[in-house]
Amino acid sequence: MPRKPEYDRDALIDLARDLFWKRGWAGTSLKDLERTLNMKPGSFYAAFGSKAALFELTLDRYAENGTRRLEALAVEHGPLGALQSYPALVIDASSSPAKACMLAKTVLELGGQEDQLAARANSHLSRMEGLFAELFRKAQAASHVSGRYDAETLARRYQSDLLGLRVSAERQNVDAQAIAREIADGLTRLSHP
Amino acid sequence: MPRKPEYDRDALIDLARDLFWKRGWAGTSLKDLERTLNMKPGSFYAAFGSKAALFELTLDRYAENGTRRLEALAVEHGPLGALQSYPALVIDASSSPAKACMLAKTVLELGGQEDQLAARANSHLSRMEGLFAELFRKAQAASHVSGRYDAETLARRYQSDLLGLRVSAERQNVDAQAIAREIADGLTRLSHP
DNA sequence: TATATACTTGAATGATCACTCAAGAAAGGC
DNA sequence: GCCTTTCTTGAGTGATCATTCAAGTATATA
Repeated sequence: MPRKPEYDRDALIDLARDLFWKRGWAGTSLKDLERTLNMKPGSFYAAFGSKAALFELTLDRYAENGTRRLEALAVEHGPLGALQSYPALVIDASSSPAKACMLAKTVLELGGQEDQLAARANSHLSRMEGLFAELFRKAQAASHVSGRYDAETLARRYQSDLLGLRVSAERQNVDAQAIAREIADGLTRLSHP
Repeated sequence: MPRKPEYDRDALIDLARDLFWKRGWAGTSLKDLERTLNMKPGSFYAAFGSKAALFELTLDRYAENGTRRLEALAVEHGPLGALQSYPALVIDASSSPAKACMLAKTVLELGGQEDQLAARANSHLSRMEGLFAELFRKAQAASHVSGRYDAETLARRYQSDLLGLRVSAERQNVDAQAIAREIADGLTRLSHP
């Protein structure tokens, strides 16, 4: 009996994520969203409720996408291979609106005022770190990484290195791919005592 | 003949820097600045010209302060010792309004739209990297770091690690001091072959 | 003490912010 | 064709944005 919406909700969330990713929370106005999503304010609020609610959706989608890509790498190259190829992949910005991590950008922008969006970004980062740790444990089980390291410690450092890489990739005149290679090389050296 | 201003310009710039550092460019309104600097709009614009002009001043002061602290460390602990103690120092946030680097935050917030404030932050980061390289060269001259490494390459990686550390320090539930220790330990391993 | 020279004040500017809502348009079931 | 239900439209909300400026106040020199 009713009328169907004209938009593809999933595609809209992707568009919004790319916009928020590039310009940040405060840097993205509702007018920007209206233009990019091709929606009038009324439709926007009927569909998403608020700017913050949509941002939350994009944060979740961003994180889910990241884990999905890493898990795909693990299937293809094994746990250590995935951890080694992920850095280069993540700053290869063809098709990606920014090189820095959207979760990190959110924490930096909103973390100071204890915003709940920052808290959510933070928890996504922690889940990511957990996935890194799991891959390190699997690499240890396969004897590709020495057992004398603590997987959580390795994951914490790997996450930090990745965040640094992705900030560096946002700078001008920095060869971020070279840094990505160094991070991958560093993991190779974990194989033996 | 004239009347003297009631404010201490230097102190005001410090206050503004701390506010911008914590909340970022868009997150800091003129009302915030008026409150923190205890100035009415007229005085503010007479003194600084615009929000952007003041931000530029705070960016310069932030960068100058960073190089000064690192150079002081070098005098006290030598080039390698300075590079090793800098990471822990920089995330020891007692007295500092945020742990992440203000220059990095600015690049992340404004880098996408080719803002000139982001460009200035970027060039400050490059100057910092140059100082890191100089310290690595001195450490090599003193045989504390092996000569088979390229100082610029070491500096680029060090800068990236530092940026990652400082983003990590902004997160919840992350032992950033542990990461700082790992970075310092990593430098020790550069001494031989 | 008079005057020139700042500096300080705060109301007002137009623009933009996120958001609301009443009215109209489209699609199903009868 | 009619009615119900949902979606779309876009003008309008009050708040806040950075900025301006005319009027008032204080100081130093003459």
